[in-house]
Amino acid sequence: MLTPASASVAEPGHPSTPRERADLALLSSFVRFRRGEQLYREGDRIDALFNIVTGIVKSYTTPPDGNQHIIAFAFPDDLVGLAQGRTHTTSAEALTAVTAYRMPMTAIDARLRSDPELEFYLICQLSHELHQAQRHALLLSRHRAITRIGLFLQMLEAQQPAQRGSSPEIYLPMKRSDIGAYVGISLEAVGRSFRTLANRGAIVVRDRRHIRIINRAALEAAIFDGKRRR
Amino acid sequence: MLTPASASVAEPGHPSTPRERADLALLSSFVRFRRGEQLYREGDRIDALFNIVTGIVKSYTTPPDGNQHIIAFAFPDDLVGLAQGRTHTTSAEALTAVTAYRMPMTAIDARLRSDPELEFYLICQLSHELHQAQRHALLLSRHRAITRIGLFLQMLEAQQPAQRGSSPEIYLPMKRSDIGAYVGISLEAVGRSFRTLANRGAIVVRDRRHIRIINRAALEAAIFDGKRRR
DNA sequence: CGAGTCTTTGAACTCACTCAAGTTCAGTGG
DNA sequence: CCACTGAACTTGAGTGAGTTCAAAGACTCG
Repeated sequence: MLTPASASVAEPGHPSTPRERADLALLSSFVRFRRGEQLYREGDRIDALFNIVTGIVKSYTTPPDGNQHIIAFAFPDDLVGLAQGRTHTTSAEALTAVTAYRMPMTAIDARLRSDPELEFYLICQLSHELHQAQRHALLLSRHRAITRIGLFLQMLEAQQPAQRGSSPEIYLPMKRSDIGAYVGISLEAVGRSFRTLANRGAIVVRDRRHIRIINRAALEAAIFDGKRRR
Repeated sequence: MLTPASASVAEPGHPSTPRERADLALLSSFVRFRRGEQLYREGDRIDALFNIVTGIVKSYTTPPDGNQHIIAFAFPDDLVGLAQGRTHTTSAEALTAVTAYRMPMTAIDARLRSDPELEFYLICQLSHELHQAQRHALLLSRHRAITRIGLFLQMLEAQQPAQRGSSPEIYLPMKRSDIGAYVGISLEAVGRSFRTLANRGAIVVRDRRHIRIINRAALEAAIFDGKRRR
């Protein structure tokens, strides 16, 4: 195992320059998925990567016990389908309608090692994914449900395009059970945590898919309050 | 957030060819650390990466509540010190005596984007780290202490050079509290889990730093037994 | 408008945390 | 070489937060 990573040159949120993007587009085909459709399944041979344009994708594994563990949610501009080896280690499913560029592995393989720009692009994406994975692990290391949900909201907020105004509304494209599978608690605990966050005046739950942070200090207090001193 | 990642070309456990290694060595200086020494601290400016030759390093963060969360353990051949941006997001400490190549960031920056081999090397390392981080998150998503410890042992085993013989001895260079900080349970729970695994005939605890898996089926049963059906 | 899915609410149980005391170990100096 | 000291580790008892199970309540999409 190793440590944090990503070339320090790989600045955050710098997915690709217009030129690279156009470059890659040449290799790609444009594809659409309906809500609930699978982009690929665990065990499938990897024959393409997907660069998401619109929509949200969840990537997950299903351990032997049947429970679903969500590895990551993928948002526009994210790259989906990378894995060590030649076969997928996760499944991917569209949570909303999704449009994406599908880049065949063959084209990528051919250009790799000879195209520094492409490699640099991959380094940036990998850095970003690694960072997310580490934040995810940090979230999962906290014990209290409220703490995890609070951190989850902060991650979502950082992901979503900043809205003007100080109390941004967060869109939750996934259902409670998906949130639970991502933060490692039961779907019931997810709902209960939202409710107590609302009771404490940290957030407002407009409807099942929309939450607004109205008191950042209260939210952070709730995240912290898991009083594990020592 | 995204999904699993690493170019499918980036085969696992393929850190670098001899040529690349020699190449990088030219840029590097050879350094040593004693047990307990810091390689760098959170917030420091990143001025070099470390390629570990011998020894084990832990990389960790210290959240506001004072608890230590261990991001990763780094073993020989691993790359330590990568992070998004120009400043370290973790601290790193030698758990044993450590020798490493220190590669100045300036040299790396200069070669990046023009040296496909170097970039490919980084892609491989990042893939590996990402994979580890995802396994770590998977481990942390399980609730039962025994399950986490069992998965941890499996990770360690995979990391360490395969020994001849069917019941490999696993070396634990870190103390119980470090294991706890990595798998997200208290140090007491770490010890208790080892003991019950031993009672169930899955492992033998030779001493505090050495554990032998004597019954793989029993170990997997213990990992599984967190009976979360549904 | 109806059926299935998703979500909330409630009650009992369980496992891991916390606190505290006792035990082993490693390293140091006499 | 051995006694000593502090750190690391184990063991034990009580408590609390989240899980599980179950049922009622909302939403969605045909």
